[in-house]
Amino acid sequence: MRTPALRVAVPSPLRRTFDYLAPSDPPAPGCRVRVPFGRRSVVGVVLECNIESNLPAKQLRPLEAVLDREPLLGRELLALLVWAGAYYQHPPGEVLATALPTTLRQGQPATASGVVRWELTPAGEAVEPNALARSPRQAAALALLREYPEGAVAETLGGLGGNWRDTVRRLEQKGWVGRSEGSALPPPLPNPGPAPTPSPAQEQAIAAVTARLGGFGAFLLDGVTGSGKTEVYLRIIEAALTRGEQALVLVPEIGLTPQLVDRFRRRLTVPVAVLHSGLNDSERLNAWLAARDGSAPVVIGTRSAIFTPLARPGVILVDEEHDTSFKQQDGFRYSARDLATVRASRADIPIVLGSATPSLESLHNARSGRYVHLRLPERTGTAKAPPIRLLDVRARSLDRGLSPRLAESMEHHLAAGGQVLLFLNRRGYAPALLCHACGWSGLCERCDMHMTLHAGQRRLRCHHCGVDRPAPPACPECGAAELLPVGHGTERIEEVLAERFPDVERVRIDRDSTRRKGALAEKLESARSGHARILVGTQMLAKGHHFPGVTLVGIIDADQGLFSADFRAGERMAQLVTQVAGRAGRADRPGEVLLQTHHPDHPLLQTLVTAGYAAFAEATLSERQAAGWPPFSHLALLRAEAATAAPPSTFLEEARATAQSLGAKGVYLLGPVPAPMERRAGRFRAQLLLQAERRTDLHRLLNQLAPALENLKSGRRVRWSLDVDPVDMY
DNA sequence: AGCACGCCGACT
DNA sequence: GTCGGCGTGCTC
Repeated sequence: MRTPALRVAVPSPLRRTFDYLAPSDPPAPGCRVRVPFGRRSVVGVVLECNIESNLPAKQLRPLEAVLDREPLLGRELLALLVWAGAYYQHPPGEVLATALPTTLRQGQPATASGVVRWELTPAGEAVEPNALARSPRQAAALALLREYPEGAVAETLGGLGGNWRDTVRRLEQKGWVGRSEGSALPPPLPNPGPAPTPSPAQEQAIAAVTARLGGFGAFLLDGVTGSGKTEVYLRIIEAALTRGEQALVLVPEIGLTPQLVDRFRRRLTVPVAVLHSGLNDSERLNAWLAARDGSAPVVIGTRSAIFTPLARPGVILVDEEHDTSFKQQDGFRYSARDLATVRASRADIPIVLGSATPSLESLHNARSGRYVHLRLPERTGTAKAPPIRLLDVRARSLDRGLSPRLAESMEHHLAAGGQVLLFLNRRGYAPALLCHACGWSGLCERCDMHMTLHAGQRRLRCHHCGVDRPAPPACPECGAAELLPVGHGTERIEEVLAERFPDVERVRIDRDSTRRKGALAEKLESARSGHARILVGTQMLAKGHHFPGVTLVGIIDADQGLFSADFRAGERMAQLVTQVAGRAGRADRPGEVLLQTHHPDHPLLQTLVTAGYAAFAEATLSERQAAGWPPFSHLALLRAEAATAAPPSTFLEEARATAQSLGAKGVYLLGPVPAPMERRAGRFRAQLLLQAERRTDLHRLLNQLAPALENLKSGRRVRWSLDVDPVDMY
C-alpha cells in the first residue's frame, strides 16, 4: 500500500510540481495549502489529490495548513492554468500565482473585506421625512440612503460633503442606519433610455452568436470604426444574462476607460466587476470574488482578467483583439486573447474576437473556417469612412516634419470649423541630437540607441532604459555650440503648430503630457468638447477615443513600419493607420485623411490606401505564406541576456546543440544572433529562434528542451526566457 | 527565486 | 585573526 500524496504547485521558478503527504481529509484540487519548502514556508495550490508519488514516502513532508475548505479555483480554470503553463513553458507555481489576487497569494482568507456599506434599517425606513426637520444634514443623509436600498459606500456618501461620517454615526446611534462589510460592486447606473435599434448587419452578428450560447463557437467580429461593435457586444451579453450566465469582457490596457465602463453599467443594469492595474489589493480581491461567486454577472478587465474564476461562464468577448497588450511581455508570457479561445472551448461557450483591424492570425483562422467571420461593413448613421490620401513628401521642404500640403489642408479644415488630428508615433522633440562639428550624437551609454531630446524640459531621455539627464548646451565631445535635433517627435510638431497656428487652441496627448493624474481625462475632454481645435499625439490618441468634430487626420510619418526587421511591423503600421484614420469624419461632415510618406509607391502602402485594411491583410498574408512566417508557421523565441556579450551567445549555442541532440524534427533553429538592439539597459541580449510548420513539432521539442535548459550550467550566467508565440521580436 | 554552505580577499 | 564576496546546490 503506497502512501497517499498531494501534488502541489509551489511558487518557484522551477518547471515542476512538488508532492506532499496527504492528510487523512485531503483538500480538493484548487485549494490553497501552506507547505514547507526547503527552509521556508510557502503558499501553494493543490493540483491533484489521491496520487501516488514517484518519490519514497520518507521524502514527502506533511502540509502545514489547509487554507481553503472549498477550492478557490474550479476544475476547469485549474486545468486551463496547468495547460497554459505547459503551453507557454512556464513554471506551474508562477502560473498559478499570476491567476490569484495578491492577498490570496499570500494566504489571506478568501473573503471580501475592507468595504463598508451603510443602509437604512427597517426603523430608518419608517422615519417620517419631517422628523429630522431640525437636522438638515441627517435628513439629507437619510434621503440619500433611501435611494440606495442595497447600501451606499463611502464614495457615495462623500457626496454629502463635510463631516458626513459624523452625520451617519448619529443616524447609526438612533438605530436608523446599519452598516455591513463586504463585496463592493458599484450598483448599476440609471439606464438612460431605449437602446439603439441594431442595423441588419449588427442584427445578423448578434443572432449568429446568441444562437450558439450554451456551446463553443469562435467568432471574428470584423467591423470598421464606428460600425457599432459595442452595441453587438451589449446585446450578446444581455442574451447571456437572460440565460442566467456571466459574460467576461477583455479589453486592451488603454481601452479600459471610465467611459467604457459607464456605458456597460448604464446599459446592462446589473453589477459590473472591473479588473485593471489601477486597483488596490482589496478592490481587486472584491472584484475577483464577485466574479467567482457570480454576484457580478459581467466582468470586464485587461489581460490578466482572463484568469478570473466565473460561477456560470456564458460568453467571452475580446475587444480590439489585434492589440498587442493582450500578450504579456515578461515573466509568464501568455496571450490572453489566445487563452480566451482555449478557455471558451473548454467551458463550451462562445467567444467573440472584435476588431476594426483584425490580426492576421485571426483573419487566417476565419479564412480557414475555424472562426465564423462576422462583418459590420458600414458605419452606423450615414457617415462614410474617409479615404486615405498619400502625400508624397520626397524632396519637399518640410517644416520640422510638416509638409506645406498638410499645413494648407489644416487651414481649410480649421476655417470650416473642423478639428484636426495629427498623429505621430514618437514622443519627445527629436529622436536624436547631433553635433554638426564632430558627429557626436547623444547615444545612450546603456543601450545601442540614441537618446530622445525633450526640448521642453531640456533633457535627453532614453526611451528604452529610462535614463534621463540634462540636454548638454554644447557638444560634450568638441565643445561646439551648435547641436542639431534630428527627426521629429510630437513636441516638435507642437512647436511648429504654435508658430503656424498661433491663435488655434491645441492639445498634445502622449505619455509625457499625460503623466500627471487626471491630465489624460482633462485633455481628452478638451479634445472631445471641441475646445482644442488641433490634437497632436501618439497612439494614445489613436486607440479607443472618438472625437466627433475631427474632419482632418494627418499622419506625419508611418514609414518606419515599411522597412523594419520585424515581420509584423507592416501589420502594426496598417492597424495603427487604419485606427487613426477612423477618427475622422461624421454624418454631416466628410472627413479627410492625409498620410505623409517618402515611399508613396510602396506596394503594401498602396494596397492599404487604395483597397483598405482587408486587402492589405490579404496581401500581407500571402507574403507571410511565401516567407513561411506566422500564421503559416509557429515560433518560439529563446532569449538570453547578461552584463557582457559572451555568456548569452555561449548559452544559446549550448541550447542549440541541446535542441539538435533532441532531434528537433520539423523545427528550424535560427541563430543564435544578437538581438536587433543588442545592448539595452546595459545588458547584452541575444536570441535563438525556433520555427516549425507544425505546432506539434515545436511543442514536442519545447517539452524536452525547457527542462534540459534548466540543467545547462551556462544558463546560470545569464537571464534567459522562453517566449512561445512571441509578438515582439526584439 | 530564496536560502545555506563553502572557500578566498581587505579590514575593524 | 574575521566579515563578506558570489559560485554551487537544493527545494517534495
